[in-house]
Amino acid sequence: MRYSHQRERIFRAVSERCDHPTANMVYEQLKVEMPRLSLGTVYRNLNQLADAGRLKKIPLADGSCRFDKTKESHSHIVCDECGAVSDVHLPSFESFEQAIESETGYELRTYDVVLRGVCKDCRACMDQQAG
Amino acid sequence: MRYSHQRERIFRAVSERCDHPTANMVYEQLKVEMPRLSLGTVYRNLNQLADAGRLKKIPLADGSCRFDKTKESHSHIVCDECGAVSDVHLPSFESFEQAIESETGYELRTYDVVLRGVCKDCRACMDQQAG
DNA sequence: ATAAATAACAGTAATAGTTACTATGTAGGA
DNA sequence: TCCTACATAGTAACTATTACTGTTATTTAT
Ligand SMILES: [Mn+2]
Ligand SMILES: [Mn+2]
Ligand SMILES: [Zn+2]
Ligand SMILES: [Zn+2]
Repeated sequence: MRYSHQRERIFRAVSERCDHPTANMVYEQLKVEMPRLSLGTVYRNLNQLADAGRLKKIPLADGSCRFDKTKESHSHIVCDECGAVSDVHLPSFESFEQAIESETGYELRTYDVVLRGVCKDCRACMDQQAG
Repeated sequence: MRYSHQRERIFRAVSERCDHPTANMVYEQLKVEMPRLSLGTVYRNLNQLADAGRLKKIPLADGSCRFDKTKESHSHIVCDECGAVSDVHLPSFESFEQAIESETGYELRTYDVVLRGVCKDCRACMDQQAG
């Protein structure tokens, strides 16, 4: 994979933020400083970076994709109200793997565990409105 | 919700199969006997049935949705090769919930755990091809 | 039983997220 | 410096799904 200025900026953008941005969020951020950048380029490069193992792609159930600077296997929790995506540590999820493989006959490759709920901020908002 | 012939047939179609069909799979099955049925009607009714709690909606990471006759919370495993969706029992996943809520500050609503791997049949195929 | 109200329908257009295409530009090696 | 492959911007196409529009069917009221 040959060097490109755009790709490195896209990589840095994801690496420097903790909110698991979408392609469009990266595009909106970068186009301020790079007015000629196109959304297609962002998508293409994010996927290339994920294929190359420099980023992790997290496809969510709503059809959108998030990109993650953390490459190691870990789980996520999504706020149903504001859409925020946060990391969550699932203790000893790995211990299930053996049992699952023998129960299902599947050879397990990956697991993308996405929990859903309401974040602290949104709970506060909702309580205020209700109260 | 008022009775409709179409809705009951759509409900029965999902109830009678174990492969977690998509809206389109239900449509393909039913249109043979109901030539005037439309895909939009299938989508609308599957979502209504899910909202009413008569079916469970399982949005997958690839953007497609599966519908499940089993309404209780349970997890799924998807074959990366053939796309098959099977049930899988995750022992004591519930025991994590408390820990997750205090770690993240989220109020947990649901978890749609989708594992991915290769099913027994597809493994056999792949082994054969490899020789 | 008939008629009025309205929920559901079929058909089609629109949408969102993403990928593919095409012509132009640029990185990096000979 | 010049070549070639890869990257780009801009745009069209795509897939799964939802929304719109005029028609039909189910329910309720007479
Ligand atoms: Mn993460
Ligand atoms: Mn199931
Ligand atoms: Zn929130
Ligand atoms: Zn398979």
